[in-house]
Amino acid sequence: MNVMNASPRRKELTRLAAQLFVQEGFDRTTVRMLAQEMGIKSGSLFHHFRDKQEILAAVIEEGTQNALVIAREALARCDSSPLARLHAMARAHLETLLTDRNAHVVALYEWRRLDPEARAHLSHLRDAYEALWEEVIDAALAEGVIHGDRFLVSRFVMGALNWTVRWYDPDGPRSPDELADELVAMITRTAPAA
Amino acid sequence: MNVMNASPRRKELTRLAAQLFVQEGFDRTTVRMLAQEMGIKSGSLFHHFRDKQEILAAVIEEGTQNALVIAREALARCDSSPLARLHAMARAHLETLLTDRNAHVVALYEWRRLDPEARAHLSHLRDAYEALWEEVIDAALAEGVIHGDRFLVSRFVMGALNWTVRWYDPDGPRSPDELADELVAMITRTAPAA
DNA sequence: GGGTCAACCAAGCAAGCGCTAGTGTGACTG
DNA sequence: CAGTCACACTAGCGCTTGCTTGGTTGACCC
Repeated sequence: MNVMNASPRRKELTRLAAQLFVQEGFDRTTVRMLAQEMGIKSGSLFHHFRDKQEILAAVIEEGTQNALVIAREALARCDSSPLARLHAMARAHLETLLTDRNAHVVALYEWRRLDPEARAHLSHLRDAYEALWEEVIDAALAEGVIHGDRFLVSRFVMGALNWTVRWYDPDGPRSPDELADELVAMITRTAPAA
Repeated sequence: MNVMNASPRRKELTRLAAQLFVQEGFDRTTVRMLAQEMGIKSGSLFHHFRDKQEILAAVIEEGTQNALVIAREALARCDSSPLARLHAMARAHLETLLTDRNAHVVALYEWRRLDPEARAHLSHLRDAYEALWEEVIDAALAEGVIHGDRFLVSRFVMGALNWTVRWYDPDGPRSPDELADELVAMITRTAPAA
């Protein structure tokens, strides 16, 4: 058994688990597959994690934590113009989503598999992240950079961005930043890119 | 055993399966759960479907087929103005997504669980549907109703729309049509709604 | 140099899984 | 009224699942 510590070993295992969860999905990933990927036997897994659920929670927590940090840094780094902040936020979102991809795909698509306690705990993290978005969107609305219903706009934008993990090809011609800029251009009525 | 017919019994079973797949996810839905929901024993299930995979394929085929029909009707019903067609398509998409919700959530989130043959077969259906979208978006781009990269715009729009299944509350204040109109307004640079 | 501790292993249990085999119906059909 | 058919049942096989148990190893510590 083990406390909920963040030993380096555990961090590494979490990273590997994220990869497998993305490849196979949480339910199809067996503890034996996880163990093999980690170079240990299945029983040893339960020294690091109480049960399979806890591995999932660790993956999602890690990913969301990172997203928060990156978004906050990006916001801190840019001036207070609503348009600039919108750009920064979109870029940060895609950067996280497409570089630290695994953890985020898991967070987006395996959320339902969390047990109620883990979900409650992680909800707070997610809410904190979404609060950043709403703040930026509120400012953009207030200044007339974008228009529409506050709630709907943020949902639509999040949808468009999160959906990228389903089709984006990192080896393709477009960088995450280009994607972000194109999306912002699409909704801000400024002159089109290109 | 059974051929790939579309007996009414099978259709009803497919509908029930869709509901369970949404509630529990494909992997967590056991054949015994399916059978119980259908009021039969688990063995009897395999009279209607060759295996569990085939149930999934049936659910997705049904849903995509419906989406195609609804979208085509909606397009046929409206004039040839690109903006009108954009509205019609968005409305149709959300109507399908939010009324025939179960089948579509399965199609969106359990696609990976299909075996290669089923996936190949259903890809054609999906491509046909997406072709409708690209056609409408091309026309809107050509007429300057929207701006940006053809590929990116359609992906972003699909993302925003498909994401609705994760937050939309049918008992809430907004109708699917309002959602569709708000999204179109957001990307078309016309005067904002409300 | 005995004690501690994280990390790992071998072995396996109980439960649940998808699916099969063989059989029994009652409703149509020639 | 024999034959066929869709539909359902009982019973269970063979396998995989998450997880447990009891024990071993090697690095560090006073």
